[in-house]
Amino acid sequence: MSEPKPAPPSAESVDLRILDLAADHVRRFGAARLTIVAVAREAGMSHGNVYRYFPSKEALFDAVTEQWLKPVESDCRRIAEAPDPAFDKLERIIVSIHRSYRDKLESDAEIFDLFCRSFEEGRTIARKHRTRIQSEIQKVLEEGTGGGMFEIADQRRALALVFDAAYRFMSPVSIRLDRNVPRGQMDGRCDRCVRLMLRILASGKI
Amino acid sequence: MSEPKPAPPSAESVDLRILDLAADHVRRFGAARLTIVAVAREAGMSHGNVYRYFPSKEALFDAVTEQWLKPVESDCRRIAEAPDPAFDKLERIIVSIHRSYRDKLESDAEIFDLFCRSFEEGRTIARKHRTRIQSEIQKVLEEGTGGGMFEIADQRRALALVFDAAYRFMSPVSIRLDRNVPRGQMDGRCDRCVRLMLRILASGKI
DNA sequence: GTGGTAACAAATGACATTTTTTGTTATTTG
DNA sequence: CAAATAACAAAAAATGTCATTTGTTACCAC
Repeated sequence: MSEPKPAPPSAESVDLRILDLAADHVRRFGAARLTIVAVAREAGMSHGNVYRYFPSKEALFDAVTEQWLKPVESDCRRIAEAPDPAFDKLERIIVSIHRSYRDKLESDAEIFDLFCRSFEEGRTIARKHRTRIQSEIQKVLEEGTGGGMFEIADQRRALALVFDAAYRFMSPVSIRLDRNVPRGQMDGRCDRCVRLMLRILASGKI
Repeated sequence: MSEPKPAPPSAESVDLRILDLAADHVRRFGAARLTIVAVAREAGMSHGNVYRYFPSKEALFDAVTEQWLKPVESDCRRIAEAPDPAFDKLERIIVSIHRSYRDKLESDAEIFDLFCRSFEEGRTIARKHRTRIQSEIQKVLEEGTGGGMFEIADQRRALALVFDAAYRFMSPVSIRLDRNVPRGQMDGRCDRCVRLMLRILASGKI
């Protein structure tokens, strides 16, 4: 009874603390078994207060997903904005996404599931993520076209081609379906598939 | 009370009749709401008798799925065995699969769902279907390599590339995810993506 | 006014009970 | 003996009840 308030005066802001606890809960027990009441209890507050930070359970799930998605997106952006040839950047972006997804699938299956669900249901958070990645790829594509590195007549079609040809390696649902294929094999196939697609982009006739 | 036995002396054999009734049930109410008892009732027999033809409900579902899968596979085989250039045959096979899947998704979503589930769960029936398609594609690939139409050093890798690059258009789960994208658009993207992949196969460096 | 609690109706989940379904086997029918 | 039924145990699903959770709001303290 020496500590009626076990919650330390954490340096993080309250919403981040809730987010962390929720993520941990999902990691350990899965999304299905998470309740706002339990998270509030762990955070040492009334459950009603949690709603001051997250308007609903779904919003909390979205925030947990988003928190993981952010580094994936910033990796993309960093690669896209680096002063490297567009050709290399495009390859790096796609491979980076594939690696990030697969990492999460293996290290945090439950949270990856959350992301997949969001994706399958066409939730806003998943759509926005997709849009942000798309816009980074588009930038690199345009940059490469301007620099004469890519021979692209129709930007829209080229963008679609990138997503179509690399779909197996960029779609969370696909990656989850391949969870039993050894990782090394999928990585190799991703590399080869992307490299060939890039060759198409480089050598025109899109 | 004039017809205590409404079941006509159908020309089909009993197992086909059961299969048809089951498929119809799935079509109308979805797989979740199908019961062996209900199918037996519709077939005008005791439910125990259905087990003489199908050892379990799953087996019945598999049979329903398989019945639809057969024409897809025989289309593939017919294309593969035709006396046409390997290049064209490969294109036709992939496009044909994509069209068949998408047709089924639109005309018979519930049965397509059955197939997707089988696929996601890695059931034998789905794996065999995949293997059969794979072997047809492999044949065409080998034929094209022998005839000098494709420049392929590593058959295994080439086969993987075909499946990877066309994944979005050959995986039932992916196709279902794209159900809201207009069909015409997906068809066009499939055609272009496949055509570009074929160009890679033709112009070597795999 | 930021960070919190208390109280509350509506929605959800958990649980015991009953009914249906599944799958097997012994028995009947023709 | 081939084809079907009837009877049955085990598993699964539906039902109804009751506790918990959700989402809101009004209110308190600093």
